[in-house]
Amino acid sequence: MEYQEAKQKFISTWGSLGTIWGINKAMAQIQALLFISTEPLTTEQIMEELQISRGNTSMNVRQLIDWGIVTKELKVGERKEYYNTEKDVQELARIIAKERSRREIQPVIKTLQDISSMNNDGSAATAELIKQTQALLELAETADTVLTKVVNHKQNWVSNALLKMIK
Amino acid sequence: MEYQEAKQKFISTWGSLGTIWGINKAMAQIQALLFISTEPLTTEQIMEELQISRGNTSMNVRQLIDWGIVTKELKVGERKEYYNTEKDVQELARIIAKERSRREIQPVIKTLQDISSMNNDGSAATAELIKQTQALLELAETADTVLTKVVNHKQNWVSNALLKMIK
DNA sequence: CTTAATTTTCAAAAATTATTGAAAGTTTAG
DNA sequence: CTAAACTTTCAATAATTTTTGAAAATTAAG
Repeated sequence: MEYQEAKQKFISTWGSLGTIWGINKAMAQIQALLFISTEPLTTEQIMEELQISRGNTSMNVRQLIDWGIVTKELKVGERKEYYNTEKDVQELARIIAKERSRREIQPVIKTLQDISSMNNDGSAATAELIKQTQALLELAETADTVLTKVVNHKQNWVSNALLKMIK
Repeated sequence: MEYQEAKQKFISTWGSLGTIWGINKAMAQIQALLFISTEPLTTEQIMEELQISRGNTSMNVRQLIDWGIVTKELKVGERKEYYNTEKDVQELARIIAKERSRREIQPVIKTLQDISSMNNDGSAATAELIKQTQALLELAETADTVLTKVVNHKQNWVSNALLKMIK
């Protein structure tokens, strides 16, 4: 496989992977492009490479900046902005995990807590609802811990050793 | 909060959570409904409770069955099918993790492996692409292990030890 | 200040995804 | 077998999400 094909494949793979971490295709593709670029890119370059509009580029770059994944860089003597992404995959995973937790899991946990403290009218249906809500709440809390903490501790040798054991 | 409100909240929370585990809203809501129901439900009951069409119900129940999350039950002397879902949240998590790995992560890992074995033409751009692809591949493999193995082994002391360490 | 370069916004259009409902298909009872 | 009870299919429609592109806003240079 030659460079151009590999590059396209990388970008489109990452793009479809975007759904896994809950961001849209263009956003994921922009990030992918920056991730394998040897230097920061301008809006024009991103538009050209991905064949997307200016507005689309602007909005998605903005969101990536909001996520903390992309940063602006300025070159002396130039007006336009250059965009760069976090290149360390561990750090990237950490940011994504933290953001997903904050944006999606935390609100769910909050709602499940509200539900589990509902008025218990003594009916079987209510008992089941409370029971299942609490079970799910516990799972959500564990999942959240795994997501936000495990990713944070990649360099820990104990975690690594334990992971290798079960791999 | 009274039963009806709590139930609605549970179903809609789970419905929006559906995007996290990559299934559509109706599918997630049907599963949620079954999950808190004290007994298996028929197509009619699901349609009525969720206010969705027969076709929609049929298609999404089918998908849930394909995922291995919902099972058919037959009552003696009755023609219609009753649907039941896995009630154990741990088991549910296990099934979902396994399916997502199979459907989404495995194909990505395969593609990343293909890319990382691309022809190295010695350019800086190619070097960067290979380097980043390999880093991502390693992360994807670790994430997949955590997802499929750790979730599988809740009673496993290694997983428990890992969790306690970081919690 | 004025002007040109650049980015942002947002209504409209396009693309994608989900839902409906009626017809076709299947299954079981009699 | 036939008929009734039920489930599945799928083309049409609706809802949602994404993308566009041109106008407005912003920024910096002269």
